Amino acid sequence: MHPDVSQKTVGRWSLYRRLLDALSRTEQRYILSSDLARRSGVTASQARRDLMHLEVAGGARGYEVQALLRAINAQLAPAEPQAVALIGVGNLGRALLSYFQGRRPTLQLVAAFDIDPHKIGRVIHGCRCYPLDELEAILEREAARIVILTLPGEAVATLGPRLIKAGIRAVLNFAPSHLDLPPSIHVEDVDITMSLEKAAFFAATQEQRS
Amino acid sequence: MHPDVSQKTVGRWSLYRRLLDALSRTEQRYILSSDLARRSGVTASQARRDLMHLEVAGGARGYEVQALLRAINAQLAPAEPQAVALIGVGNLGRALLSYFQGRRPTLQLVAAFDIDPHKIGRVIHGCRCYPLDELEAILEREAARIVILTLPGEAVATLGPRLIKAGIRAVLNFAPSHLDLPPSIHVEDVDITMSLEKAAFFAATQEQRS
DNA sequence: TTCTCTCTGTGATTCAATTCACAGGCACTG
DNA sequence: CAGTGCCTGTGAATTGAATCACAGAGAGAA
Ligand SMILES: NC(=O)c1ccc[n+]([C@@H]2O[C@H](COP(=O)([O-])OP(=O)(O)OC[C@H]3O[C@@H](n4cnc5c(N)ncnc54)[C@H](O)[C@@H]3O)[C@@H](O)[C@H]2O)c1
Ligand SMILES: NC(=O)c1ccc[n+]([C@@H]2O[C@H](COP(=O)([O-])OP(=O)(O)OC[C@H]3O[C@@H](n4cnc5c(N)ncnc54)[C@H](O)[C@@H]3O)[C@@H](O)[C@H]2O)c1
Repeated sequence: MHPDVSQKTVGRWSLYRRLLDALSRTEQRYILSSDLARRSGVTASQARRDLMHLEVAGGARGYEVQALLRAINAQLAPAEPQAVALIGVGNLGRALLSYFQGRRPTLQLVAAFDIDPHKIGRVIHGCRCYPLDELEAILEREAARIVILTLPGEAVATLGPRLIKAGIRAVLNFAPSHLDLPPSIHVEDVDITMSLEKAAFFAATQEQRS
Repeated sequence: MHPDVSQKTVGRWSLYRRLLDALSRTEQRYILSSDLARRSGVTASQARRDLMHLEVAGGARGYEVQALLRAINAQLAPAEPQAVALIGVGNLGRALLSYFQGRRPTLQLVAAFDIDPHKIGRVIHGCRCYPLDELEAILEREAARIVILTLPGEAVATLGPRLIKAGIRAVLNFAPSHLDLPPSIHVEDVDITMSLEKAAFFAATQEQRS
């Protein structure tokens, strides 16, 4: 695979895929980089750069939608489905469970974990909730290499070493705590509070910014 | 105010504030840039650069926690509270309402909007839900300049012009659709699906990356 | 077929953000 | 009250990403 693809490019592939997916259910057979770009909110040359890394040739009518979609899927979705686990079945965790359950066939939410006895043992949005103690055992059994963290920030700190031992490869972290993991594990932080505060900051300073 | 503060820096201020806030409730009076950095997952020189823009002098024992906290608050939290509205009271919207209700006194969730008759009129996590038709009227009444979008992607497209008319200054958008707004309105996109797909991509490529 | 027009693919360039590296200063030590 | 060591503040250098700009190619017109 291409070793020289930037993280940002991977993110935009996901974006393009969403559009192409919608397009592929319409009559439209071709799409111009400039269209794709405008509809994704990026510049045309950036879109072309991103598509460059996929080995799809565009022509004078643009890119063939199906071919692009296949190429991006080949990058983003590996041949066999990936198992995902979620830790912390609170308000946010449940929203995610409900949203992702069955939406992406290549990303399967196979297990949830919590410490709350009321939640343990229940099946929430089609996903069984286990006690946190069984984390390692069940991650191994389900071959889950990706975890979503939606538990309180304080609780996250102690989790690092356990995730390493369990052989986790990537983490999607919603908790506002820095996870100290080796660089071989990819950490994607989604800090909603920070995003809202950024929005508030720029709302307050009347000057326009990009 | 400083016109030359990068968006990324603003984001990290929010991060530092969270740590300082916790510290300010302990005995610790001073903090080193290197500590702050390690605990936020950034480098020490980056932290120093970010703090440079605040006008707080650090000494040989580091920075005074209270002084830093005050300086960051002065930047992030304007004198009077900012009103925030939320559109789309679904699973994610409710999680956000519950989380932010009363957490930041300077950010008040004053109104929610939906088109579902079952939700309209109810008070959800302390926030009244109005019909979407009344959007402009109520945003004006409450002087809300910030909106959170947690409605389906297709519905977002039609919303742009209404947000402009309503005098919105910043948007926190969870829907996977590009919002085309003038640059005077700050748009903060939080694309959870994209983040998960990025995580999955890097989990699948065994090579280690930062 | 030939001519023209527009779009892609990409080297070169610009722009932004991060890191380096060190001068200057404060705190602690003896 | 020097002397030492670590920490800050910040220009300079570096890295990385986005943009520019243009050569080359395919599509359609006549
Ligand atoms: N909900 C939001 O809108 C929102 C916004 C910003 C940030 N966050 C962050 O996302 C995380 C989750 O938020 P939430 O609103 O869902 O919280 P929540 O309180 O609703 O849920 C937290 C869940 O984690 C469980 N839990 C607590 N300690 C645990 C542990 N050690 N191991 C496993 N499970 C444990 C709790 O039992 C609960 O079910 C928090 O870190 C929060 O700061 C959430
Ligand atoms: N929940 C998640 O975990 C998650 C993950 C990724 C992306 N998202 C995105 O976040 C958004 C919300 O997700 P959700 O899970 O809360 O969805 P949801 O279906 O639970 O809620 C959507 C809400 O929006 C309301 N709505 C629909 N059309 C509307 C309109 N025109 N005006 C106002 N309200 C309208 C619906 O009545 C419903 O209450 C979606 O765009 C989704 O793609 C959510």
